[in-house]
Amino acid sequence: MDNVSNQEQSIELLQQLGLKEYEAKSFVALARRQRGTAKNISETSEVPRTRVYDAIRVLESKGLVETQHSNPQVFRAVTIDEAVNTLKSEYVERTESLRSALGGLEPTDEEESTDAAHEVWSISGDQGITSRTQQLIEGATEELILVIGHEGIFTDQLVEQLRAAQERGVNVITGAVDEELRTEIQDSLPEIEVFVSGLDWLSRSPLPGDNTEISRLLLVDREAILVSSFTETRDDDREHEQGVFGRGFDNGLVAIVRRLMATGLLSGNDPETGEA
Amino acid sequence: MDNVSNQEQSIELLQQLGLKEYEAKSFVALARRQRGTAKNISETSEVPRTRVYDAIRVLESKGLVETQHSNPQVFRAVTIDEAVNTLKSEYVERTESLRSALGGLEPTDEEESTDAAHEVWSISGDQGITSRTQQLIEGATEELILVIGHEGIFTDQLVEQLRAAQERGVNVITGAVDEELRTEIQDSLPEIEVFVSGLDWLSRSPLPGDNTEISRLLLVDREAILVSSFTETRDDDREHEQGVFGRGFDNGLVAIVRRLMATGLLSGNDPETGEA
DNA sequence: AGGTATTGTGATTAAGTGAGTGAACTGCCG
DNA sequence: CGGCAGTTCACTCACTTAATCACAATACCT
Repeated sequence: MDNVSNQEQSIELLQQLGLKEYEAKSFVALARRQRGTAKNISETSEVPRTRVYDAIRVLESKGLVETQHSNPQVFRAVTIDEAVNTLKSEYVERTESLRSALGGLEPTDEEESTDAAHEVWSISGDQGITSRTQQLIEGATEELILVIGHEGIFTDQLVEQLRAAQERGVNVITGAVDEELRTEIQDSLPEIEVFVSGLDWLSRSPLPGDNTEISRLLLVDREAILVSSFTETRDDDREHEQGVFGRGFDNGLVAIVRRLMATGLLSGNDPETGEA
Repeated sequence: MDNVSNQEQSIELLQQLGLKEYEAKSFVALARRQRGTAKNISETSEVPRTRVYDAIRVLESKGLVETQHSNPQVFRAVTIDEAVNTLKSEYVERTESLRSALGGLEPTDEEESTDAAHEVWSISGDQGITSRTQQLIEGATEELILVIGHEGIFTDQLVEQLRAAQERGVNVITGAVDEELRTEIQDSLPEIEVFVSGLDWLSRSPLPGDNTEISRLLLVDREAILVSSFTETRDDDREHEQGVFGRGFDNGLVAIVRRLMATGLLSGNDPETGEA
């Protein structure tokens, strides 16, 4: 069972790393047995025997498989560590090439933009939101209020960033949607004030069909905010994190959140404005 | 000129990292200007305006772009470092997942193989060959003869491995195809014996149409060998390294190379068997 | 307010790639 | 020489992606 899932996951990961289906399946089949002929591979994977050869050739050129040109040909996979390191270094090299290529791009000469004071930007995907959160935390000088609505968000990295902010004199205040999460956070950050949000609608929406879940709420120096939530994508059932962030003291969104945060901080009673 | 190539290279690299053509082009266009509308992007890239939106959405979900939902929408790319790090960590994570997934595979229970004494395996691609070379060098216990036919092969990593072998008591002998390369190697490895191969046909083939170039020739403990060469692939004009390695004292290939190496070592006169 | 240009969404077609299948060729065996 | 396994090649089908178009929505101008 676990092995089955390991196998399938390996195949999926290999495909995400650029291999085709047949290539991935052939490699996994070969990795399981020390060596094998095309027939063997075709049996343990579900690759048509006649196409094993193509797949192996590609794998060989990527340094993942070696071939013995006997009759029948015998193939063998390199060790797992070798294979993984090969793939990894391939991609690391590509990203580094990309870094220098992008760095060498000439900017288009365009009139420089309007001031960024009243904008609201939307981002999506865990990656980008985490990155933007980090950037905002690092830019804080006075005050930093962060409400965590989902334990998956609360990473070691985040703990470090908050602690660093605290140490450079920023007034760090964190909140959680429920007591359980609050305790967990307080344990990790003993020197920082952690509260349970008084805003009831944060933890669960009062609207019936609404199954979004607030995951982060960040207010920096009372002039920049970030809000993100998990939404159930109906297509595939994976959750996807979406968010917005805005900047500027008089930015409408910022103003609202500032007010909201103050409400949640000052009292445990929830504002009547439960809906909308 | 250089900028043009940077741009094209960026696009190509982004595609190799899993982005589609439109996505890559849109990102590069956006990276060059701080911000832009769909129209702007469509102009500086060659992406049809109406398809920019799709591309941006994907980029956004990967954390590479942020969107301002005004009218017209304005997009902006995250910083280059942020983008590259995001992509990099995505792939590093995948490779690590792969490592554990592959590690958890159950081996198929198959009768264990015939002894590996007389086999010849072929490998291809710089990656795999370098890796196999390293493995062979690390496994040497008595003697190690290495002829380097191409300066690209002679890396710092290789120097380290040879030095390590030397220090654990292996008799390391290296050779080069010409005096220039010999000097370079000798400089890096003063404590190791470096000779110029007496085998003339190593550096250039006596056959007319043959533009392959020997790149490495390795003999380990007189019982394992590796030979590799660069071949001009006629399809695209990139060079591709191909090689074979074999094991077993009485393996035919090993025997031949052993003899050959001895010839090259003992004398500067080339054996009459220049061809074939 | 009406008309026009611009912006955004969706549908549709064309082209390319990869999965799946089978025929033909090779060499090996009796 | 015929049969058989191994290998290669050519082809079809399905799916993804590139490319174009039609139309709706919105802002802008007069």
